[in-house]
Amino acid sequence: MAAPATEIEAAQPEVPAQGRTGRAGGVRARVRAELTAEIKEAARCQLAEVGAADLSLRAVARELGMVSSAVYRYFASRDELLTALIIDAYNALGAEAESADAGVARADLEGRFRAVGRAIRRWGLAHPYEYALIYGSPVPGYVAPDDTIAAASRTSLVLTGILADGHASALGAPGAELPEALRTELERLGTQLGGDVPPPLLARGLTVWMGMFGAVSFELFGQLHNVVDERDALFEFELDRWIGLLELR
Amino acid sequence: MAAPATEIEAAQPEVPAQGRTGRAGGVRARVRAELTAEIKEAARCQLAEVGAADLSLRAVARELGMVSSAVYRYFASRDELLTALIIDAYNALGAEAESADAGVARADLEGRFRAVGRAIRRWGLAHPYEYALIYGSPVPGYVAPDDTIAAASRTSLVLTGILADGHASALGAPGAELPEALRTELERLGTQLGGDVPPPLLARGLTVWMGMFGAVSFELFGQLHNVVDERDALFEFELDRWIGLLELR
DNA sequence: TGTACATCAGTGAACGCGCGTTCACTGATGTAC
DNA sequence: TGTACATCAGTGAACGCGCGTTCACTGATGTAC
Repeated sequence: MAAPATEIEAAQPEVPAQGRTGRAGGVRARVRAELTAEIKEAARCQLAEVGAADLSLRAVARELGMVSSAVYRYFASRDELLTALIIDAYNALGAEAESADAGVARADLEGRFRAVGRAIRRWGLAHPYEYALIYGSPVPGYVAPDDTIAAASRTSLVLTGILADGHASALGAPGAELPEALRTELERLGTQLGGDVPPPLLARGLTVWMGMFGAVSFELFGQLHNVVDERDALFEFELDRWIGLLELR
Repeated sequence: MAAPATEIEAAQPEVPAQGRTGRAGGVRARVRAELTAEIKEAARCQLAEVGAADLSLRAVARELGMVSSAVYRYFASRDELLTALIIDAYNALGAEAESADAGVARADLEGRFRAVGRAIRRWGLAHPYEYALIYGSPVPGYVAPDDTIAAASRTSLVLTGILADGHASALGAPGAELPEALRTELERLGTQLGGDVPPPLLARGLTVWMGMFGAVSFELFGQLHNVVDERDALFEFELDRWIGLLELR
């Protein structure tokens, strides 16, 4: 992260080179944005073939018919390309969750939860390597910068939104048997998330949350291989349990 | 896996070279077993430093003061070393779960479940990289041979054992709203696991199972970073929910 | 509208590195008689 | 108990490979006047 200013700018391709080339819609800026997207797309292909740990700048360049050093015009290092992919993945999943949630009537809490859960699983099945990138074991030697946090929380905000709406409509306020320290922490977390979710409900939300990602990870990472084939049905079954646990019914 | 017979034997160091050197307790055989263990131990260290994808035979050899080619006397390839580590990890976790279960009175189903859950989490926290090896995202390009299956199922057998005992003592037989295909499959799975666990209970068991590994994975893979610090308490809270879901109380 | 200059994108060669695996070899350790 | 032979463990050099990153460079594209 001790790169010169131009490189840092190159690493944030969403806002490309405006200060330097004048108008944001300049030809160069547009071409640059397109090529940046192409590089990320090629990198995603790579990801699906060899995994994040073996993602190679040279292979990406090769696939695009460029020379490997040219990629450095767009990303200052391999890690920055990885970071961009991670942020994209979080955002893609977050967008799926948000639109699934938005597609159901606000008052239908159970329907909203179900839709969001299905959307998350569907996205994971459709993009297993991007899912592994964000919810799998961490890439050794890579440390995610803070840029990823905002993108990462989008998906969780959708769930806490449902819980907050549930709490507002007097649904789902289960008994409160939380140890003091945890209760305090969840209170802080609740307000930090912006919604009005009491600690006991938030704790249940976390339990369900981890259960859901655990289920998707188990399926994607091959843990259900030779164990369960009826995975759609199993997930639906689990959705029912989680809804019960959250008392969304 | 098309290695000659001697190499295959070298890859199963638990039963080292008996047929060739005569008595199983021969000096050579014992030294060989010890060095095999040392190699695996060094590899586990490596694992903790760079992760499974970058596990390097040369680095392992270096750490042991051997020349890299010498390792090939013990493991026919990098993948075989990885496989040995995976099997060891499954067995270590399985042994923890088994002994935790064995430490509680048979009739105390809730206590047994709690002990097993805690043991699994504790082992994961103590051996994060070995945990990632078996429950994290798959190592790209590596395909686990069937040898791993037996070791992998040890841990799950502990849970299904608890469920079977629960079913036998008439505890925990929740309502049966399973789609036909899933029900059939779980029936087969239940008998295959040897225990007497009816499909609806087994489905709940799977839900809990994935929730538990999801919780441990979330914690180990950094997903709780900046979210929850009171992780012991959170896990205890979750244990209560799972026990409730399984109706072990 | 035209020209001089700055900025940029992409090239090609090179750097040093570590990797998995093979191979012919040298001693040491076991086995058979 | 001693000797001849087979088996084994470990050595050291070499193979071909792909990697991330740097650097001086050449044209092309924009900008300022």
